[in-house]
Amino acid sequence: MEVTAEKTIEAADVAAGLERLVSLIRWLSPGGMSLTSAATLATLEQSGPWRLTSLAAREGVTQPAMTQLVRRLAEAGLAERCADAADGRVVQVQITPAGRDFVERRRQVRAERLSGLLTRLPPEDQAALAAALPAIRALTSAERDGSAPLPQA
Amino acid sequence: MEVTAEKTIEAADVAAGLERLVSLIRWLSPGGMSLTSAATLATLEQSGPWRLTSLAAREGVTQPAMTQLVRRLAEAGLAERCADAADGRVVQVQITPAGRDFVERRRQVRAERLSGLLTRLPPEDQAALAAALPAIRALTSAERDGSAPLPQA
DNA sequence: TATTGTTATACTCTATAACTATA
DNA sequence: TATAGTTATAGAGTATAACAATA
Repeated sequence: MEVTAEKTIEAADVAAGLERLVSLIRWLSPGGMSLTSAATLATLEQSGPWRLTSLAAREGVTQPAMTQLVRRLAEAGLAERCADAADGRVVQVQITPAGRDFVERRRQVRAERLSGLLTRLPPEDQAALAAALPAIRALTSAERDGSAPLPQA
Repeated sequence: MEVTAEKTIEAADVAAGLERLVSLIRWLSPGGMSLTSAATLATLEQSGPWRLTSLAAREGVTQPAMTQLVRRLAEAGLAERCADAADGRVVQVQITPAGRDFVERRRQVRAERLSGLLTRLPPEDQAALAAALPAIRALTSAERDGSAPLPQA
């Protein structure tokens, strides 16, 4: 009972925290690619090949938008499309070695910029962040089935 | 020495964790407003009035882009522009009561969707996230002076 | 007939460059 | 002359609707 109440409160607090992370992430991120494209590439790097439709649902964009996004990534040589042997309709998308390099370079730039902010935090905050990293990974890796984001609201 | 090494590693890990949060945030967020607009409104809600140029730097967009963004927020009644008594060139931007309501509603929707994911995490991950919230708030509230994001890279 | 993905079109949002106004 | 902000224009990126292909 109390557990449920605590979790509800926590969800609201986490939601409030997530909100302003967008500003921080944009500030940390090098230009030249949209946040959506970068996030998609990171998903491909960490979770292996994806079907185009699943990837669109995962990233919270429409199927046509993902078609275009993948086309841009492919033109840049960062990802590639592969046919599915079992189902002729399906398009598999996977990252290329150049894509991995790109993700890695981008991550380094972010890390450098972030480093300056982190060192100004009190040690206990730094420790709390480090301790929460596995949880953040688990949260971003969790399946997001069922309720897709509503188109309008 | 070792401390420095540990911090560098931590920054890279945090940077990798941040990357995929964009997917999660987009998936959690109701449509109808860009992530940038929502993040800007959240900044105004939590940090009070901002000068237009400072706000643009803060959110990682150009000054003309922020002019347009604020115009859209003002047209929607969510923010308002005020003159600065001390300097006739300056435009102050602040959130309206309707803007606060909007932020709150949006936060609730995110919290509901997030709740389903959180309850599927192991208790220790939930606890770690809750413990890291003050650190996340500190990180997103920290000043981001000096090195603005590069235009191209 | 249902599902997977693409194409067509219009709209939102952003950046660069050129400009106005105040200091 | 420098700074704060706006306007003009072009381009990137996205959604909706209509379509083609495979199951």
